[in-house]
Amino acid sequence: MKEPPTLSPEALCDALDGWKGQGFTASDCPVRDVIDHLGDKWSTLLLSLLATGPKRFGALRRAVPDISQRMLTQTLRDLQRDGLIEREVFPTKPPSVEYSLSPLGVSLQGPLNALIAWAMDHHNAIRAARARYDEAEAA
Amino acid sequence: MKEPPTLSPEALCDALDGWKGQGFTASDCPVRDVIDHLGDKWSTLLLSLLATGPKRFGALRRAVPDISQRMLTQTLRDLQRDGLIEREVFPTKPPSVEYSLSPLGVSLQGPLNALIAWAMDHHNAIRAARARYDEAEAA
DNA sequence: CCGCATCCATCTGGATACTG
DNA sequence: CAGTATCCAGATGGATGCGG
Repeated sequence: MKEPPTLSPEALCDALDGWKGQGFTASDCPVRDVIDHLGDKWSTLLLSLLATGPKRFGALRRAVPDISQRMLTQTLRDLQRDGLIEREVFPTKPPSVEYSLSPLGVSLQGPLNALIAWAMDHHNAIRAARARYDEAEAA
Repeated sequence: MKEPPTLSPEALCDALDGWKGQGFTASDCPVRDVIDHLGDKWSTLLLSLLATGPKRFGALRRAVPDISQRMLTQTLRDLQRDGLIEREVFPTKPPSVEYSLSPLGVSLQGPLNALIAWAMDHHNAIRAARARYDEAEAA
């Protein structure tokens, strides 16, 4: 590779052209379709947790103390609907439910972890930039 | 590499431990801090557009027909505050303003494009999964 | 041309209480 | 234990009009 800091022009144009309204609306744009969900406040966190192995509902709840039951259920449902995680019910006496990454979900881990790694690497730079900006604005 | 579908356990645990409330709140968690912004409905799109070269305000507006002026300004401000883009004002007769990717913004392109590529690759699979889920639910 | 301010509709997400 | 239902506050985001 030379040094393409950007997506191949064609691919990007495809996405953007479509997105510009030629019958390829926002919800049909692959990029937005995925990124929007990742912005879901809990999705990436749950995905990362499940990447460490299958987990039961209660285990997830405990691992993420400040998620509400409502949001946990809802986010898991959305991830399941997108085929990123799988849900298995065990008919034990008090029924238990286990969630795990699907193959599709596993395949997302690569790109996702790249992003997470970037975030950790550059977090300080971002915070510094914000501090600079806010200070400049105060003046 | 063996086949680490997950972030290094240590790194993930760092992020999650901190996030679990030990003085490393949600807004201080590097992962959420970045991902949340990318979920901003327009951020990734603008970042991708600017990756193709500097653009003026009006050019961005035209390139993204269905963004409101308000959201365009606001998103650009947020990106600028995070140090991902730079803003330069040219004192021409009707003043013009040019936005461009900062070095930090350029460094984000790699991980971001990996994600975009994944989205395009697996978009069909996701849509299929949704269709399956919705159909199963209708029953 | 660029951006801000205001007003207003919608969506997101949390607290709580209740069911199988 | 896992999930649903209801209610409600706050954030998000669009439309419009004004200002430099």
